[in-house]
Amino acid sequence: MSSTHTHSKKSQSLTKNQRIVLDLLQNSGEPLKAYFILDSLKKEGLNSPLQVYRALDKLVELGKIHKIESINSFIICNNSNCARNTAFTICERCGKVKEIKNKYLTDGVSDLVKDNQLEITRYNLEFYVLCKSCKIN
Amino acid sequence: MSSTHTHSKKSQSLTKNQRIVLDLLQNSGEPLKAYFILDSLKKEGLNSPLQVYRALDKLVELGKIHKIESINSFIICNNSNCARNTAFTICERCGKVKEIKNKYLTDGVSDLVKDNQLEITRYNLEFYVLCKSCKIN
DNA sequence: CTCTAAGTGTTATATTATTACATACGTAAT
DNA sequence: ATTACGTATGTAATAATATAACACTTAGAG
Repeated sequence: MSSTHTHSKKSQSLTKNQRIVLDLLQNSGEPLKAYFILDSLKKEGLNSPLQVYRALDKLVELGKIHKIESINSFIICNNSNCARNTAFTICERCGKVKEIKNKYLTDGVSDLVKDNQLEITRYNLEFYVLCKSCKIN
Repeated sequence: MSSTHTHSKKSQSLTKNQRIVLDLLQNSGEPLKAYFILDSLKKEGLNSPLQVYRALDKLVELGKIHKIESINSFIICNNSNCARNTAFTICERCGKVKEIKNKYLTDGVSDLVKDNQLEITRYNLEFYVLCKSCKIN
């Protein structure tokens, strides 16, 4: 790259495929599916599912995005201190997903886990809700 | 059917396909995948994925089994008072899954949710761990 | 410069899940 | 008993999601 910056190569070391996938998720803010990402980035040069899945895997590993298992989708991580843990609300009616940033809740879960002597490496919490607009209609 | 039993038609009203799928999950105790279930029940007359998925959907709806999203698998519900909520540990190394029955933990999560004024209909908690035998080896 | 780990591009294929449609079953009301 | 209706069934086809295998390239450490 063009940087002669002295530190933190790691943070800049995304490859082109990783970069464009991350950018798309960043700009979208919503959960996106792998094949939607593929279609969206055809023009940027992505041709095969594997290219997408490889980028997604890496971004998950780096903690920059999360996979939402129950909808096979990926979403940008907005939570700087999530430590690989994930917590989402998912609307049962419209499917809308939001990352939970409520520190009391996530810390509470971490405490509960400790209290109950479960040694976990990370957790994924999926809370099913009726979102505001679905509740109204 | 042949039963002239006087009560609780509902609890006996599983169809043949639903019954054999439930029995298999019951006897196994482990999470099973849909196509594994299909293969296992070929001899009982199941021929197509749809037959399995339809039975699974119904059993999930009835709360008799749970789907573990992150491994696309289904497991018998051992927790009489789970109220559609699910909580599992998943070993990151070997994939082994156990349903969490720790009432303090699950009640704690329910309380946390209330405290934080989230109105949820149900939750799915996936705790990634290193299971005992994986920790040793 | 050279070695190595990581990433790439591509084709093929595996795995998971649903659509569509015609038929049968169960049960409650007529 | 007959009809009507909701639910389940059987089957074929296909969609959606994800990975295997392999040859090649690139970036960075020593």
